Amino acid sequence: MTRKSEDAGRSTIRDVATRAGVSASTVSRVLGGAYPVSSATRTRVMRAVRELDYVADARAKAIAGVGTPTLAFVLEDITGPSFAHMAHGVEREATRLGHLCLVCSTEGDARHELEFVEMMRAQRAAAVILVGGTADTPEYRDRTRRMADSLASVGSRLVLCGRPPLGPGAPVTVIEYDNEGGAYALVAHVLTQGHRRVLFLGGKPDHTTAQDRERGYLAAHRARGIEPDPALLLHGDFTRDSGHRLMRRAIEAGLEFTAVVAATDMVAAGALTALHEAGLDVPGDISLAGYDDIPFARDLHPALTTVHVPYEELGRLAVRTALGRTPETPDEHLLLGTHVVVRDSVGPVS
Amino acid sequence: MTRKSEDAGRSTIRDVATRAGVSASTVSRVLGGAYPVSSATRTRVMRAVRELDYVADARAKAIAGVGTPTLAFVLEDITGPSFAHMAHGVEREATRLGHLCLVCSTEGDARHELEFVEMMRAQRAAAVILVGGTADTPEYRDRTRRMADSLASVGSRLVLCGRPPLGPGAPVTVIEYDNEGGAYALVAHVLTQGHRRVLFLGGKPDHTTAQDRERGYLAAHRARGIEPDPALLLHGDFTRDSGHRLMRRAIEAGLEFTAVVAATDMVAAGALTALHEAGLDVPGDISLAGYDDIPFARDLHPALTTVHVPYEELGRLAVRTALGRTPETPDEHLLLGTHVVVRDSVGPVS
DNA sequence: ACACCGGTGGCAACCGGTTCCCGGTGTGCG
DNA sequence: CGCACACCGGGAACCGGTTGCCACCGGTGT
Repeated sequence: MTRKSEDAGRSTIRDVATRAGVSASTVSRVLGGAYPVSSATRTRVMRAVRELDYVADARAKAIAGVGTPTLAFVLEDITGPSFAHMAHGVEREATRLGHLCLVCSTEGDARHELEFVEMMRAQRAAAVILVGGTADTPEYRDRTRRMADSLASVGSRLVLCGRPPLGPGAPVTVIEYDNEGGAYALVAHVLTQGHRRVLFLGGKPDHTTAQDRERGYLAAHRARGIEPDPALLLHGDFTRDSGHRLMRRAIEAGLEFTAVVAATDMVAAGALTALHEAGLDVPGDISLAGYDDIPFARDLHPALTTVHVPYEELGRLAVRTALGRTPETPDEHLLLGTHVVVRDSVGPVS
Repeated sequence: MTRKSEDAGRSTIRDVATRAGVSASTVSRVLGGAYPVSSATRTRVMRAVRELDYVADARAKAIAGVGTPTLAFVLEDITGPSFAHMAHGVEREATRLGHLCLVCSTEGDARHELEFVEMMRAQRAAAVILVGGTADTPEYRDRTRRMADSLASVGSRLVLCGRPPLGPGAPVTVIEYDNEGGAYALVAHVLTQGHRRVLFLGGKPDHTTAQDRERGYLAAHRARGIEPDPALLLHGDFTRDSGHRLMRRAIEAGLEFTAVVAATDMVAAGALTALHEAGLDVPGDISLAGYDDIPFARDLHPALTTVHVPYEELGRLAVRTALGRTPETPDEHLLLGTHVVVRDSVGPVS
């Protein structure tokens, strides 16, 4: 009955100690490094460790105050390209800084969000990052404020990433990017091409990201003395299906417009397909612009004019500012810039 | 000097006990639920909990054996749409089953993968899921086998998701999807349209996913008695840029072909753009097909014919089989089917 | 030869929980 | 009125680590 290695693993530091003929403290010290241990002892301990294939239990270390810190991020759906890029930035920076990284999709449900934050509080996560816009209601501010406080009470930090800030005094770090400014620049570009009736394919009416972009749309019009026609403001959500549906309906309804600005590239993609299905040429008949500059934007035909958002950088910055702060650091509020990238999908009005 | 709530939080179960005038065990019991506690005591304890805004430390619970189990998944880059969908499936199913979910991007570096697995072993994760193809070398099998064993020794399970199985006897669960079969069906569809010279835009030459799809490509040819021209097999990686570059080069080199099959939709997207740039019509001049059926495939113009892979289901299944097993369960190896979805990008040969 | 000293390593307390085991009530019934 | 038995709650051990404190070791200086 030879059995390879000692039974099943799951060995504790005491097993190692016994096998090496020393005490648990000595093992801990050998493994910990910064303590004088005679080289003979060290060798014996290391051999026992190897033979048992021992790894210290990270949870036990954590509770003893010497663990790998952990960081959580919460988003609606990792499947959305811009979320994915933020997530990627967060994850990279977190592991670079030696943190573990937890994810949670809320599927847009605020209850899930709350539950998850509570779990993270129990985990004593160093920070939890909420990414993505939301409805900015008093209820939102209140709920989020409460999350921030409860996290702060266990020493974790709440970070809002691309999400509306709370009032002053909330223990929160917020990193945003300029939705209104980006939309303003984009729509200005479209108007410069001579378009006067530009359809806006928005997101959920109460979603801050959607609202901000819509605000930019309006501001760009007014800056040129054009009063936008409310009939040109359509609402849906941020999916390609929404863009497709909205666009088809607008065409069927005989709405008049020479250009379309979509709230996201996904929406634009759906809209483009609907345009094609209707036999319309882009940008010959209709110009089209998106928002987000997801990698695919350049593979649409025509390549999509859009506004670039530094999503990955956003994620990285979020963790860096969240972790690099001391209790005395003032709460931060960063706003990243965006810029429009001109491709082929918007042309002069015909 | 009134201070709101008791100082900073970070309260322990003993703080709660003191405040409620009971012992820590009692607090644990009322919080735990399944133990008879008088309602008076329960009320006092609950009040103390509320006043202190107490949440039990999850790490401490974990070490005591009653924690939220944790599950990890490791992928190359969350930014790739198919990875994102798998990740989504994994995450959803894991939280549905009450697990925490850790994420790690390896950026394709096997060292990172190893480090991460080691961390997860320390975390005593219930399972770690490795997703995505890789080079199937003896070194890979050996390394992976070792990871599997070392995870098994602390009671966690290794799951390979869309990644080549190890030899028999390794404590591993593997869930794959049929790359070869899918490619076979897809290429058969293309050949049925009369194409005889179909270019294959592959991935890394030693990457299993790429290889399997290539194998399907070859098999479909041979099944019709066509000996494929090796010059039509190009290699790159799975990015849109790779597809773009390869396609452009093939055109510039004057390679003859009437159809293109790309190893992924991303590659196809890049290729499509290159085709357009060269003034070629799809599918009028050249037919094009992809693989993966990412949501965007239908928004390319023409809508991309591709093969659908149930990525999200794959992820869900991976966690379900990984978690739903007892030590006696035999190691599983599941193979999910795929099917081609016909859209507009492949037509009859001109 | 003896005191002193620095290098080692063990004991025990602690991190924040859970749970076994036991003893003190209160109540019901004979 | 007394006894047995629920019911309820406290003490202490334990989960798997870390670390402060102290004793013991041998070597060196006088």
